[in-house]
Amino acid sequence: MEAEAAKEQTAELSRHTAEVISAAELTAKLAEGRPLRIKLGMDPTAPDLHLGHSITLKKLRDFQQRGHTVIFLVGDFTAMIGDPTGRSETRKPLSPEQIRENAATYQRQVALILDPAKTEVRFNSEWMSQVDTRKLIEIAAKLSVARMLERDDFEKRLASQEPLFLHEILYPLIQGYDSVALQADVEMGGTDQKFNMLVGRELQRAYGQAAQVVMTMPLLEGLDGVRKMSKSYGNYVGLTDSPEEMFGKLMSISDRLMLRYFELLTNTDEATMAAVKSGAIHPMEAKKRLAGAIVAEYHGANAAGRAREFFETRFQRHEVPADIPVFRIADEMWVCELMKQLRFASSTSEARRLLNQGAVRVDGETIADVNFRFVPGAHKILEVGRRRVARIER
RNA sequence: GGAGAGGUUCCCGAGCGGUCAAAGGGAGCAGACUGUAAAUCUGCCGGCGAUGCCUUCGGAGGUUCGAAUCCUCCCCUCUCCA
Repeated sequence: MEAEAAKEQTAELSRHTAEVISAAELTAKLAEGRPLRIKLGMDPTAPDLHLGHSITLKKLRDFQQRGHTVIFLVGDFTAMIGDPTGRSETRKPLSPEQIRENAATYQRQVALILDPAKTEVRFNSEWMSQVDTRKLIEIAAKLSVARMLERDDFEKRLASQEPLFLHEILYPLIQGYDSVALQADVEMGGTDQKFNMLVGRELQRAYGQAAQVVMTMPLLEGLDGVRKMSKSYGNYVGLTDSPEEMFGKLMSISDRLMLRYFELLTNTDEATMAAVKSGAIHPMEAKKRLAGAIVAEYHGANAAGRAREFFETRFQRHEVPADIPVFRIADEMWVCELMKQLRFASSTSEARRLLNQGAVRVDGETIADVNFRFVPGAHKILEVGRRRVARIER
């Protein structure tokens, strides 16, 4: 490839990234004209991909469309050992079955964005389970302790007298060695992965390979607008969420966050962005467009239209749409029990609380009686809070 | 190996013999307001068909009418010394 073209591609591929280390190296690799090996690592712990992942996945798709190979690396070996972050002591190692299951789910969901034909799926147990102590020490000898402790969260934990375990220090090493084993040309990850990916560069050099280019992608804030989007924080929009769910979740974000989502998740043109920013488009309308655009991406334009319709009916006109989940019960049932079965309440106590707070409506009527019995046929619609609705039939 | 500090409910963090299902804050949920926005106000926030019962304060024993609080042993984390 010509130098000019390579340069241009570098610019295109760098769009919407947080950082590229380094652009010049990427240009050089592109100029070689061969399919590059782009690595993305994932822990097979929480199998639901969400919009936060989509930013990275779409970037990978850009590479695929230019003929490069995406290597989707499942960190099954690391997951078997257990806790990678040190945050939760309780996280138990996953069983091989769980890992296989999660990996399969990942592959299925990744296919929503990536071309499966150009995606190589690998597991790091493939080489890591071969690494014996001697080999591990050999790898560990490539990096100094001081260098390892430079990682900001390690630094912070030491400073705040929180525990830091030896195996945690080993994690960047293993992740870096994965790049060596895969001979990765580029590694992509969230900005929180920067350190680990840089370790990959150092190890590759130590093993006589060309250092991978590191591309960090911006971390998407979750629905709360504060913490990064993550399944464990419950602040995520899953790629497999239903159109209504997606739309509804996106409508609940703050105006501030909306701008960020527009930027990171859509290809909205400059003029529209300006109109959104200035308020020329009413924030609510803007948010509906955002939600619609995202839903359309995963479910198609028709579904997006229906989701918008559903939202407007349900939440703005406070009507009960025809198209709501139907639940069947054979006989009359205590509301608390029914709420539990519908997962509208996590426990009887929770259900009682909701009743007491006036959050429960049957056919539009607020129910305060904790002993209320739901009679299918005579009663039809159960609503709990603003978001939970179901039609109950016999 | 030695000396000290500490482990409390989702998180932070008070409590240090009864009035403790455990202050306060955060998160979360619900109600009001609204654009399912922000801000604000109010309430809830272990479980159980419940004006009572059961399980929680690192673990196991013990003292006591009664323990998150006292004693013993154990486990774990942090700091300093080696």
